[in-house]
Amino acid sequence: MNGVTIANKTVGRLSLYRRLLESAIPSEREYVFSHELAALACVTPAQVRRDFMSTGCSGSPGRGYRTKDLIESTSAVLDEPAGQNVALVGVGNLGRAILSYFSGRRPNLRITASFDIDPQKTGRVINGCRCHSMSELGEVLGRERISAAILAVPAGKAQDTTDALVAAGIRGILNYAPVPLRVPDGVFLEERDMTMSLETVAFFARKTALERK
Amino acid sequence: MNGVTIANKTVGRLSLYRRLLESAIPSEREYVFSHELAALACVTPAQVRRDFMSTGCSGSPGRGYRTKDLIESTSAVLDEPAGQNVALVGVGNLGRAILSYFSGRRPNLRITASFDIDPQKTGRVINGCRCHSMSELGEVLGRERISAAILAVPAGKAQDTTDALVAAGIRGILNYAPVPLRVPDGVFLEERDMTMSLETVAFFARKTALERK
DNA sequence: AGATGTGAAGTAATTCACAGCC
DNA sequence: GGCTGTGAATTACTTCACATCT
Repeated sequence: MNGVTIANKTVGRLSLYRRLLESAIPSEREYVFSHELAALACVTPAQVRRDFMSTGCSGSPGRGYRTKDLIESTSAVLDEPAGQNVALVGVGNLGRAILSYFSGRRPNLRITASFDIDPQKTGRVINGCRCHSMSELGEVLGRERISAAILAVPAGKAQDTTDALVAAGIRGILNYAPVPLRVPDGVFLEERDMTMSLETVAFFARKTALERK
Repeated sequence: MNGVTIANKTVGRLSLYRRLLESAIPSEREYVFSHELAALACVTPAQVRRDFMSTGCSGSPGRGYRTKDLIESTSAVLDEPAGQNVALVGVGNLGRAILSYFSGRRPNLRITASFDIDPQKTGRVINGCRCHSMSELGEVLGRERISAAILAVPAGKAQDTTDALVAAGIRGILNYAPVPLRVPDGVFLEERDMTMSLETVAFFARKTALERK
């Protein structure tokens, strides 16, 4: 690694700060305080300052951070200058919702290819994204220089699909399938099992309700 | 609080272990080892043992854990004996995908009510779930004893909707809207912003690719 | 006065490592 | 010998608190 390593969670928050700077801060505002961003992002001001420390961006006491600097240095961290393409695997209900969710958000980070095993879907354009058959995986990922993928296939297909993705050179997977994935070292994995999330929320919803008897 | 408090992440994994025990372990297997569950869940054996410690379930050295005990003590932690109802707010593309994702999974934890502002949707049954107007929130949540909700509304509506949910007695929220939510103490919140997740994966997919130059 | 930048402290989550049991 | 249960160590993440700057 060459630069400073950035913590996992910091990267997600930087993405959030940037969106907030672009949408919730008037563009004529030249400076922002850490406590303003903190309020918008629902975190502490110290958290905001630490996060921006790791981007190398610094503010000035009494005046705050220059809005433009924040956006630029955050983008320098988050964005691949040439743009970065992402693949979606599994064009079912959830997959299509994900496609429509991301369509037309960041031009720099776009889902440019999708894959499915259903011959009814392959070859067609679904939600603005061409759907390929799984056999084209290697070819398309290579051609479009895709190194990150979103997985939204049924549980039973998840591990095989993952193995194929890794073999095709994928280095980061966002997993919405309801099974944990086994990936080799060097492949980044973010698990987003909705069942785990919902059961956790349901559990604490009951618990916190009990605590304040 | 009365019993042992259980860590946030442990709750999610218990949900996973239970599913694995029910689906990936043959029901005739009387005992399971922590390393077997660990392999299935892609965690360490020590993690599995610690997690079950907090359920009060213990195994025997050399033999492992009794499968039935694990399922029972995990369910005792996760399940409300009378069953627990959950609400979905926002029946757009993502909301409908979530409905179909959960329909017919756990009878004990079900989405029994949905809400939307679109009059085209309210009053109808969508994906097996009745859609109500937002004005019915308090009444329906009270009647169905709902204390947990999934939020899948657009960013601009998220905070107002949250405030209404909290006012109606909700104690746990699973948030898929792409903005952080402000909730009072005593309300459990799980943020699942897809943009943050995707940008994090995209970032590390690039980084780990670079590291092994 | 009211910010920032950051060492130090604190908290949460995970893994180590090993005594004790089967 | 191989596994469990768990104190201790480690790692990851967050917050405190305060010297410093404008």
